[in-house]
Amino acid sequence: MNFNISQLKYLMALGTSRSFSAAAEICNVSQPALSMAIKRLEDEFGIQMIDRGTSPLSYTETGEMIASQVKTILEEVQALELLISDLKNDDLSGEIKISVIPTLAPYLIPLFLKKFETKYPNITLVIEENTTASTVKKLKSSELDAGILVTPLDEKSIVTHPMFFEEFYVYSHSKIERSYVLQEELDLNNFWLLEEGHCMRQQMIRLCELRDTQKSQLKYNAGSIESIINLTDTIGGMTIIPEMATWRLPAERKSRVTPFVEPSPVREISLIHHKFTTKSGLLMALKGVIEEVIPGYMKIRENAQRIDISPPEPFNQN
Amino acid sequence: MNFNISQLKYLMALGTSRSFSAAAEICNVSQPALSMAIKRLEDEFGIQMIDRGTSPLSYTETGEMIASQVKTILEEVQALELLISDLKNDDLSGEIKISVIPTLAPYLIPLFLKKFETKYPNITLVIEENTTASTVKKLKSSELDAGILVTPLDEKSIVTHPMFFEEFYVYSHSKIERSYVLQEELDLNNFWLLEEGHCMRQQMIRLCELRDTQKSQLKYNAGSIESIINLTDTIGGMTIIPEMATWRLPAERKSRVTPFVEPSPVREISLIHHKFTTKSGLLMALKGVIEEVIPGYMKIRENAQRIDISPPEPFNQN
DNA sequence: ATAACATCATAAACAAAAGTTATGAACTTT
DNA sequence: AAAGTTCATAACTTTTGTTTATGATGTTAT
Repeated sequence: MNFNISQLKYLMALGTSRSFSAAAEICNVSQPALSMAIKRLEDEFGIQMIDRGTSPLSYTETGEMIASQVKTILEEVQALELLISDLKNDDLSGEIKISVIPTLAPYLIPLFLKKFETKYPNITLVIEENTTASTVKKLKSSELDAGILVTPLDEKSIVTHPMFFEEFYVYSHSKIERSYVLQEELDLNNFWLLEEGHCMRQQMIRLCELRDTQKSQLKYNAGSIESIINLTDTIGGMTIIPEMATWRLPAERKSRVTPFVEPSPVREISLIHHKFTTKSGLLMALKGVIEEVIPGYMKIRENAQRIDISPPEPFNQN
Repeated sequence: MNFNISQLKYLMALGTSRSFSAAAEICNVSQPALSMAIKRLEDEFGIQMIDRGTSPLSYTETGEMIASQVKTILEEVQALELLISDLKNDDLSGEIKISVIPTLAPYLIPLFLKKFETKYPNITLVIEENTTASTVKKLKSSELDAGILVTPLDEKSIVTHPMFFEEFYVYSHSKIERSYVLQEELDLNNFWLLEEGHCMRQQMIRLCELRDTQKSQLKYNAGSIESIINLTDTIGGMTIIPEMATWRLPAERKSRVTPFVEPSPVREISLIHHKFTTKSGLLMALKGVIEEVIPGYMKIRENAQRIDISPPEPFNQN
């Protein structure tokens, strides 16, 4: 396929002005230039998109479908241009409000905070904990500048920058004798889950290949990774914890952490922000620092099994 | 801004191969061609995106942010190419499963069904009623081919084709003497709402400038437009109904329908489908027929007040 | 250390593309 | 039927993009 962005812009202008000469004026080119560009586009696509028989002219039915997709392309192009003009404004000072999901915050934040403050003393960092749902909501309403959470998200107005992958491990009451655990081996009758609202709960369920409706099989619900570790210790059973939660465990507890067999399940952690943020420079600085403190092996996952999160029930509309 | 799609592709190839010569090979151009194209792009953007000092080379921090947005542009471009190859496959036969929201279905479907079956006898149309939430869900899981509902949606993998605007009217127990109603005049203590789950409920609340938390003020909840009309008739009070619901009312009931003052509140009705649908041709046919049966004045709303629906609480993740 | 190699940048020449002006055909308007 | 629009076509120019050839810089191997 061979076409360029100008041609797409011409096509849009044609849709709004409904006249070749008027569209040419809008685009600051001569009428024949636009005429020929559209013709080339139609030839290239092999589809007639403009109905020249009506007055004023109009898209054909197929043309309309194409125009619709072209529009979203140009919106993304515009977002790029905005991003660029924003990045060139390289004054690295100001305030950024970010949100981190609860199952990540206590382990990730101490890792980068000091380094960030040293490297960028003029950036004020305000951090809060939020679920994915309310992070997205607050990004859209500009209450927040960025979020650090599990992706992918499939939100049109949100931009995702993947940063690293975090492996899942099994944490059990009694030490597991083998050095790897199969997913089938999870003892679902003695299994600790996070409470509703945590995206990691979704991932846990996905991992167990359980349906949400069968949750009666699962024991209680905890509010944080620390809690499910404690519950497992005192009451028994097993649970799943993310890699970074294992790092600061004392040796005795660490001995009861077991990896999964390859390909190990991982979650993708990303920095996200609104497409029309005006703080790209600052966010880029933040992302840079986080990537500096994260060990390199967490950045590549070739044959890992990425656990996506699918919305259990989207929002409340009809 | 002046750049083209090839340049963007080169930038992506450079990111994956991390070498100018290898990237050139991938893109089937000579190494100098790619080198210069990237240089032009960097000049155009005024930003150095490639760090040529590392080995293998890498994006700069800013370059990475740009690459991320470039990637989504190219994904949209690819979606366009898919759409085109799909549209050229113009065999108008097969089955399409669509979903219509309950507050629209009983009025819209009878309008176009017969005409569609006559015009496209080889297309089997399967229609069901669903809320917005489950329509989107089913589109993503390919249980449905398309949906007809209120937009905008802000879903990345969903394509929206606006079809028409539908005005809202006030329906009241006793005849309103003036010919127009101000939004402030709505009697909120005697107001009928649809039950939770209907997107029109959101719009009604928006219209009343009420918060969801104040719903105790509002009387009961009904499951369909027919119900709220009946409730209003028998018990009293007032409610809001969409234009198409007024069309088939008997004269006596019609006399109790009053428009809002300009700019009148409207809802935008669109045909939506998954970005990677393989039935664009059939859906285009459907959209064409619907637009034929919808009166022209419903297709343009210059100075109307569009009532958007904002997700009360997105999905359940953290 | 230095020869051999690999990688990227630059330059000159060429090819393709996209634009401009000039003009004419088809269709509206009056 | 004359005047005015609107779009398409043609001839020509400008701009952009590509190739080949070559040189600079840095890396690897002996």
